[in-house]
Amino acid sequence: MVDMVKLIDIAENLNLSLTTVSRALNDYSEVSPVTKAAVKKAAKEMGYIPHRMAKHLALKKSHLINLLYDDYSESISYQSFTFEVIAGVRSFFGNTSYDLIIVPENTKNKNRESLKNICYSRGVDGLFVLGIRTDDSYITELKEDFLPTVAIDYPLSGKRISYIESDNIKGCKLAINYLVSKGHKHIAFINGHNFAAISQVRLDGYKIALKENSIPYNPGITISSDYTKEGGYKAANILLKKNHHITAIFAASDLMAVGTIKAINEQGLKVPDDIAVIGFDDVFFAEHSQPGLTTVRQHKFEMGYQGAKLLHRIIEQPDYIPKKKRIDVELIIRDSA
Amino acid sequence: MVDMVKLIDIAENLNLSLTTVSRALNDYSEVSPVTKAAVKKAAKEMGYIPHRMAKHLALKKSHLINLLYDDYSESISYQSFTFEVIAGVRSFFGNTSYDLIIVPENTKNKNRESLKNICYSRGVDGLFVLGIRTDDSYITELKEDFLPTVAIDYPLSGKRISYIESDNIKGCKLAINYLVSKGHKHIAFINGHNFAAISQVRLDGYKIALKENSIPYNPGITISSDYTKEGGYKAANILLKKNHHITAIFAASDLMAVGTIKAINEQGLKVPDDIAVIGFDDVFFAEHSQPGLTTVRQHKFEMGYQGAKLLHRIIEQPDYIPKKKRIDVELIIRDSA
DNA sequence: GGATTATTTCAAAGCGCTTTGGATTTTTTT
DNA sequence: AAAAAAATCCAAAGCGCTTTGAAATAATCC
Repeated sequence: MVDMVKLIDIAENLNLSLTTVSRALNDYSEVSPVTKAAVKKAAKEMGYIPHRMAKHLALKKSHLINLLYDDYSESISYQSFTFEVIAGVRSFFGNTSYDLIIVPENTKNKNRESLKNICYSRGVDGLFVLGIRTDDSYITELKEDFLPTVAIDYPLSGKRISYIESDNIKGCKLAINYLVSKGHKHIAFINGHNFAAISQVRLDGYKIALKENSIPYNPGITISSDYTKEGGYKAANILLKKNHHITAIFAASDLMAVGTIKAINEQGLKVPDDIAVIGFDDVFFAEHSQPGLTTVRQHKFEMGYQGAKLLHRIIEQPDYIPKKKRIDVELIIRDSA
Repeated sequence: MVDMVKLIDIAENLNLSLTTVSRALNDYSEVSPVTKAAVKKAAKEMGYIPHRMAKHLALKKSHLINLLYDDYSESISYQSFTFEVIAGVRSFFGNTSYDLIIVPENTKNKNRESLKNICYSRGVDGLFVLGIRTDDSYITELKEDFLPTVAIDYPLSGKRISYIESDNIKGCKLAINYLVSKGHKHIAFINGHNFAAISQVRLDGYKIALKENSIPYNPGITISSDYTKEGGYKAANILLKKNHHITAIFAASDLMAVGTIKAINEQGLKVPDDIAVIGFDDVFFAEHSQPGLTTVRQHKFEMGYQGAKLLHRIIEQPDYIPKKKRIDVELIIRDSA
């Protein structure tokens, strides 16, 4: 790294003290407007670039957000979701002085460092958690409320921790109501695995929606699987074999919906004519799948943006009592239902 | 942040000097094995967590890699690519002591901070550049070779800068050769916009491949557009109107290929029977599009991994002369050609 | 056994910044 | 014009770590 100009340099240059220079640049009232201007001018001319780390050491504030997410390759489906949420996070923090830091640990690494260690040693000011599983060992630490934290899709509440979720219940209602309006009565549900906090919520949503439509809940046509295409494929095959007069399938993710459609087609049946399918997420390819996937859209960017906003507030206002934030969803009607 | 135990605490606790404690923990030979053990034991018991920032201030080394990428929402296609490359980067650095830092600046922000400022003020040790456009104002700075840098898909060479690229030429050859082997002679090319460095390379690859098959290059059936689905759609429509006896279209991205297929279908033509289509990238949905997209697969994760490895080497071995690295591609044969 | 060398420890300075507590100068008050 | 208040400025300490240069102790040599 090149030899950079520092505060002391511009102090000597101007025959001022280090203190004054620092204060001038930080717009303290104790320094007169004239010297303030002089300092700023000199700083610019000399190409002064403040050294964040030094600043943070002194202030005990890093302006760093630990962005915790996993990119385990199995569930590629999640990529698009994750990426868009992160885009939202970036977008919000782009207007602040915070940076994001990614500590490349792997969830699957059994003897990874503790979350607290990771955060403390880096002095991060906040933690943004994305797509954490209910069986992740970090969960215990998260619940300790040890650092301002916002999670996506994982319920977390405390003095300085909170979370963002889509309005999953509404999403389920939208899907089921739509199917019912099309005359469907036997609506199966393919849920994701039990290690995602949202799985339970979506199951609840499914039940509630059925109830509101006076359709009895039939556990026999609800099935849990992976959030992947293969998961949907397998689950759909099981459902189709059982053959409970199913005329529609609601899948808890678009990927599963795609797998479901594949299974249906292989049975010589047609979507949506024989069996209607609705997904969840509205990931990018939902539009491009054949037939176009009718699905519940989550506003991923918005989730990230609002999550970041919430986290920022928790950090900057120590007395702020955080509440969870729910992001609206909408039904995107295409051709699969 | 909680009051953390620091070196001086464990020094006092053990009646040792700060120096010795520091050296013990860093395994210096100057400290005897017994005290070393004692110090380490005490450190563990007292819950000592080293303060990275302080360390970095002292060492003038941050162990931070600036991860520079853009998530401009227009080109969602790029998301999958970007995400997977980043996964590769993460994976490599997961085995080192480096973290990744994202400075949430936006390319489109006209008066954003200079790249040098951003990097210097954060004291990052290296820069990983992803998907930068040829008209980006940062390009000038990058070429100055001011920091260890590795870019993806943008040619950069110097004492401490280099880049990673897919073997685009080979990719084009694979695609064209395959089409020729299927009897195609009139193969159109839909290229991406001119602000991506790879666009030129892929055009070259297309020409070379044609030549090798003794097919004259016809500029009339080569067309540039956006890397998006709409870009492909528009370009394909133009091509189809001209009607140059085209029997195959090679698109420089999967997204464009999808748009191309849409345009073809709208003309009442069938893929691959009337017109064959080959894409580039093998993004996630290529498999799910209808018909399944035959495409040139880029090993995105590997690009990230190798890029990270290269960058790491440039950083740690100051005398190392970096060379670009080319990552192999392969043709994924599905149903569209 | 005294001189030499190796081993182990430490006090202090430094990384680049902020902040405390005073000192100095200028302005206001009576 | 002297006293009080306000405005500017500064030296020094501190953030938590590493490293230099020297001192104290232990081990080796002839």
